[in-house]
Amino acid sequence: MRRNKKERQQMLIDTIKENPFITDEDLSEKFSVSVQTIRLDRLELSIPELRERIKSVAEKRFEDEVRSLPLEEVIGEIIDIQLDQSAISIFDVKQEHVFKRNQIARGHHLFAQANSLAVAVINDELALTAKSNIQFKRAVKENERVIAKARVVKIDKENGRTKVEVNSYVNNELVFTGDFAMYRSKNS
Amino acid sequence: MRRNKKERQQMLIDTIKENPFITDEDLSEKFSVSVQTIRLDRLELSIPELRERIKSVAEKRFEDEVRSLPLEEVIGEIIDIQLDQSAISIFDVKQEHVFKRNQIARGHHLFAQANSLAVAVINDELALTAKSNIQFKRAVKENERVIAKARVVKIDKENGRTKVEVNSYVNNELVFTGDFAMYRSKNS
DNA sequence: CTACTATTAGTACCTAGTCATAATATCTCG
DNA sequence: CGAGATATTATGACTAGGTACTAATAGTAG
Repeated sequence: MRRNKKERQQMLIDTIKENPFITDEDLSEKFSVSVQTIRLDRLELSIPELRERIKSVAEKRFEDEVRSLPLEEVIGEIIDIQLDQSAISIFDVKQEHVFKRNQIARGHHLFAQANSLAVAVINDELALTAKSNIQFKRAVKENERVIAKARVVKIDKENGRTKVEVNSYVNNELVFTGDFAMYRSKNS
Repeated sequence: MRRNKKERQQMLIDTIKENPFITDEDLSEKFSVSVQTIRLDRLELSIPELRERIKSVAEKRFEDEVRSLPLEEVIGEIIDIQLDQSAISIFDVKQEHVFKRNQIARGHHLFAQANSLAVAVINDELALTAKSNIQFKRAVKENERVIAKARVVKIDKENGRTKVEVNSYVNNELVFTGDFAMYRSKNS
């Protein structure tokens, strides 16, 4: 049952990683050593005490929830627009837009930029997205600036549909492309 | 500064809900009453002590089998998930999600819910959207609750693609449908 | 044997509480 | 106004799960 120090400490790390909710006393029983030894081990390994461990787990969860920020009204800044023709917007990818794990922008932000641009370019009180076909050409990273260009391809006055094509670029490289079938209820 | 009991207790509930990491002492200062009063209040309201609160937050996080990605990165609340099979999330459409003019939800929010659900259902460290084909079946209004159901249709291990189908409903009425081609980089 | 490491033991102290009891303060009703 | 109820505060004993420090003991290598 009893191993040498190194072995025990490695197991200690693993055990705590797997179950951070274990007390020193339980650990001491598990490894058949005294509580003091466990505490010395934790000290050497810089493993905080139970309560601090629990707290940090809780904090992580809490931060995560708090950070899920709502999407803004319009995503990206519109810098040029010709109603019913074309429009351009820029969107700077910041920390809150990316997956923490790999700093890649979440798809829905790129979609949101393109979609809001497609809505904006339509010269009407009320424009809604009916259908859309999109492709993410390459991953966009934190701190990159995405330039979306929308172009109205076809206006069908009969059924109130407008087709908009949006291409988004980072440094002239295509990162996103989408076709949007927009619906306009009132006449313009 | 000092309110009556009921008012204080209601504020206590809100304060703790917003920040479960607050101690009785801090609360007593905040409400200008003694620590004992706070403790009586907690007793009456059945609010557990700080450590227990922290612990339960931590446990919830730990129990979450949504290991594929932290909750933060999800729009809508995931209420059920079978990794690599199916998942369900709910999203309440609030004021900040709709066009002011007509109280209709902006498309990108529905897309975001569906897209993050598609990401979440994939049992992998890293899931990205490659392509997507979507349709908005009917407009969703403020205060409606959207239930998105994702289903993994096909996993192609060869090229790391996974096809996910998402249908979103309001009161059993289909409001959104989308096919997502997801890309997973690492092996599962 | 000595030096050194590893382990164990023991004490005082800490935080953020619980539980129980008692003393005030404040409000309300007749 | 005063009695009784309700609300608030104070006090003390006790708890878990520790930290920090000192000291003693066991085993082992040179």
